[in-house]
Amino acid sequence: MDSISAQASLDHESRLEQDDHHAVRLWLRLLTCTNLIERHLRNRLRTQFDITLPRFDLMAQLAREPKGLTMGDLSQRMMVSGGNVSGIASQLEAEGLISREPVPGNRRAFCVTLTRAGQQRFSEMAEAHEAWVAECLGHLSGADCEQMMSVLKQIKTDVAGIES
Amino acid sequence: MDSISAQASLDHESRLEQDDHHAVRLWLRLLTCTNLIERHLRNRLRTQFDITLPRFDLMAQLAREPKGLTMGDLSQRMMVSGGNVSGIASQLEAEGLISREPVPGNRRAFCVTLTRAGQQRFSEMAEAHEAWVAECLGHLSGADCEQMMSVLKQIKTDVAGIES
DNA sequence: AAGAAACATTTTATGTTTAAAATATTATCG
DNA sequence: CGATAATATTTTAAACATAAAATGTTTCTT
Repeated sequence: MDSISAQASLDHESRLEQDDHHAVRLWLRLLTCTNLIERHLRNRLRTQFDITLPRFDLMAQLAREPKGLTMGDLSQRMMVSGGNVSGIASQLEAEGLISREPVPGNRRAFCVTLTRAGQQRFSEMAEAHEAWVAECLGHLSGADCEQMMSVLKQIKTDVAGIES
Repeated sequence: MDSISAQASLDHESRLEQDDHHAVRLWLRLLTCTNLIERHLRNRLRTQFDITLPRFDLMAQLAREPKGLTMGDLSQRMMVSGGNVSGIASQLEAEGLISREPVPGNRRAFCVTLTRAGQQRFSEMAEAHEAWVAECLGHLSGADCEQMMSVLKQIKTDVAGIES
């Protein structure tokens, strides 16, 4: 390798390394930001409604589907393991916020829905939750918001395409 | 309230609600994205180096500070509870990757450093980690990357200013 | 119809994370 | 000096998360 192509190669490598560093810096900031907001919301849900984020999350999924969801649906939408959903649902059921009823045509599955008390409780929480999120992210301009949405969507498909 | 100002008020409210919805949508996408990447990195660290993300994180903090950090420093920089750091550090110490030594002038504190084996191990992992992150985020244009960095910085200060 | 495969869920074992209590050390103030 | 507050860490209890095993149900195949 002569000195010119050696130089070119070096430049190429150093630019790649630079890019990698930038990617790591962006990742760390992304992580910090998300954790900050997540912790904030978690704390507020705990202090003001005595509920955890996963439980709130499960109820939010049900609120969007008045007809109810199976445990498997919930697992998939919440992107957590089935055993996890099982435990969280047990607690919510014990508190009377959701109900688990057998599906007529399929004795394997359960249909999970919000009880009336659950709907009531959730709508209060959802309103507060939305305001808290707006406190965190509402100061962005519309353009920034759209830009973020589109970049994040791109990232999402990039990562999904990696297929670990 | 007459009909005109009632109308104005309604519009105002509905625009606010719209903004709140946008904020929530952005938040959910942010969360999904971060979780996706985090899970990806977690899996790779586990399968290829048999280490967890928190342990890697602790070692990364130490790698930046060759003079060592106290448990409290680590807790603060990693933004997790002290008890958490305590547990993670115990495991890493048992594996011989870090060492905990008493600080001469302060019998309360411990100075935690990477052992030689820890430094060696970490440098291998860091290289791989950087490449994995670049896989996830490296496809963004320089402009997108900078834009994201600046918006996230803004969000960080917004959230920090809320003081739950 | 019988056996095998796929599906839906729960249970179990293990590990992570947090908040809060407990322990021990250092600093401060009257 | 001695009580109190602040600091640094560990321990404990509860919630959460996953993977893997167990259970029961449905579907497919021959």
